[in-house]
Amino acid sequence: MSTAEKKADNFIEEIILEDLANGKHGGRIHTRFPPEPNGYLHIGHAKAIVINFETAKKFGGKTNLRMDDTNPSTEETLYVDNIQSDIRWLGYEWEGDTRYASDYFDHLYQFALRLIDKGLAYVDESSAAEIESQKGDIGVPGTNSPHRDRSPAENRDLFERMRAGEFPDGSKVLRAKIDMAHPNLLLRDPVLYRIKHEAHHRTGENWCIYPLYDFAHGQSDSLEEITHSLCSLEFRHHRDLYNWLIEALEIFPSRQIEFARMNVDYFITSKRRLKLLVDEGIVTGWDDARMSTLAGLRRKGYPAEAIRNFCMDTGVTRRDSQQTLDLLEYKVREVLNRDADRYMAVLDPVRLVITNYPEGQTEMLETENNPENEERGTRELPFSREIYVEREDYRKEPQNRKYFRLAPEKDVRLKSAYIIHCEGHEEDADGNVTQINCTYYPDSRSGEDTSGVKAKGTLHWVNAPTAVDIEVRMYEPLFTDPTPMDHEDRDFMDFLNPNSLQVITAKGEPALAEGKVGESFQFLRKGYFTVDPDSREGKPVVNLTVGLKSSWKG
RNA sequence: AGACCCAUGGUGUAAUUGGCAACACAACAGAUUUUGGUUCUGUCGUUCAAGGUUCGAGUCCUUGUGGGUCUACCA
Repeated sequence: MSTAEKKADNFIEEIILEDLANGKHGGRIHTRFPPEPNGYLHIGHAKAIVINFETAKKFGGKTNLRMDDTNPSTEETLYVDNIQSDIRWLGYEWEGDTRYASDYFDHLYQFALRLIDKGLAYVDESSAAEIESQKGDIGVPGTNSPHRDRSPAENRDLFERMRAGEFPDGSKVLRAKIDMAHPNLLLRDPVLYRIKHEAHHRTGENWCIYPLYDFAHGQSDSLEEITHSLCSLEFRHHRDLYNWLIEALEIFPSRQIEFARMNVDYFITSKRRLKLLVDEGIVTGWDDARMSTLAGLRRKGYPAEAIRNFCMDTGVTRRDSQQTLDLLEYKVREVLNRDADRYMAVLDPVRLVITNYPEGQTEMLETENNPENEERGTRELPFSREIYVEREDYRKEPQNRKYFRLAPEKDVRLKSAYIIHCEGHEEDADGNVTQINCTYYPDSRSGEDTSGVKAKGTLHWVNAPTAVDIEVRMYEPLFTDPTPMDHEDRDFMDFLNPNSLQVITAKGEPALAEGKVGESFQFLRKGYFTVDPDSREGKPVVNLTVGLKSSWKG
């Protein structure tokens, strides 16, 4: 399909289609993802990444990765590596080398001089507090700085001396000369450069003046000849300045388009607060499986494909959205149902004895690895007189017709094995079930059942003598409220879920002893799980990715 | 208070740009099932309000109402 025949899926693509039709930029589409390397990428960034890369891909364009590193005090090289690997994990490769706004410091400096020479920028020694009060207020015009009308020559001299390091931090700034009465506060002579005698993670001690976001981001877009600069809604007001600078500087006219950020129930996406969770020890790190970071979601077992699908299917709009966890989890199950092999593990084991099965006998039973994908083949399971089943799959009293599990006098199918008849149980002094007793129908073996016995329910089980212990980390959302940040009177920490992590020891079939880190599988009837990096030889550790849906109201 | 942005089922998005409101998730009901999973079927809205333009408005205009953003030498 040629790009001319493509249909717009959202308002950004409509703009692109129009630009393409008008032959703008020779039909070239170039986007960029511009993270600040001062933290880990989270689910919100995933949305921006997907929009930028997928939009460009759809129209045969390219996407740059650019570190927005104009503030030497907050940015670190450590984050650069994590950002790059997270983007690759999500499934995207950017055009050429990773770019850095700091690579353009020389250009930016020249741009500043150009503005000064045109009489569109001036050096101001007003203090931060003075500049703030000059700003005026919403609906109230500001006042001109007393230094606003210096000559270009004087400004140039002062700015060059700023760059040369003659002045201390905070003593002077470079400001654009626009309009102190502008309704958009951002255009009331915004600060373009500040003095910071600080080493930068890439340029070292080369600079003691650093550009601010508004004098770096748009200019970097222009230098890279980005055609469509996609960003989130809160930058709407910056667009006026973005465009003013393009005109004043007479540089490549990138176009900024804003879309709404994506919020997801039970997830927070504030770098500061995410860091707080780590620093306070509420989670084990940035990659804790309860975190909204890509590192956390990956560790929890969320497939990159599911995250991509989620970001794409939730659309691109200009209105704030609050996505449900339901949809994200649906996307995760959708991928895992197709890809994850099935295994049996009992999370809350209770011993079940098949009293008429020969003692000391073990037989091997065949079972399919993935009913959704025959190519995954089969494997063998050991079966004997003593097995483990889920405690919750047993009721002490006989149950009604709608109950398909174990209870006295009930018949139940053991997955890929036999149908058993429940006789009853044994219990301790406190009434806890210590053992379930059953008999089996020898002629009901899976695949060759001639018993004629009908069992409505099928249970998962694990052969007791060969069971392996598995550490299972069961997760719930980190917060008890879907939008913990939306309470004016309460702190988000008030909503921490005390049950967000529960560690249990499960009994698993032998094959589970050798799972590889990051491998996902389904524990039959329970959910999807993935092998955690904390696993050690013979001591598997597994994370709950997402539970299976259940329509049973037991 | 000024400027700007937004408003479609419980939730999130569509609607050939003015022509019978569609899809997904959730929920509920049923069918299939050796996972109470998967799959399949059905049920659940006249588009924030009022006025206007028009043969015809979710779409255009006006006025409201509600929500959001903006006054860092952060990005």
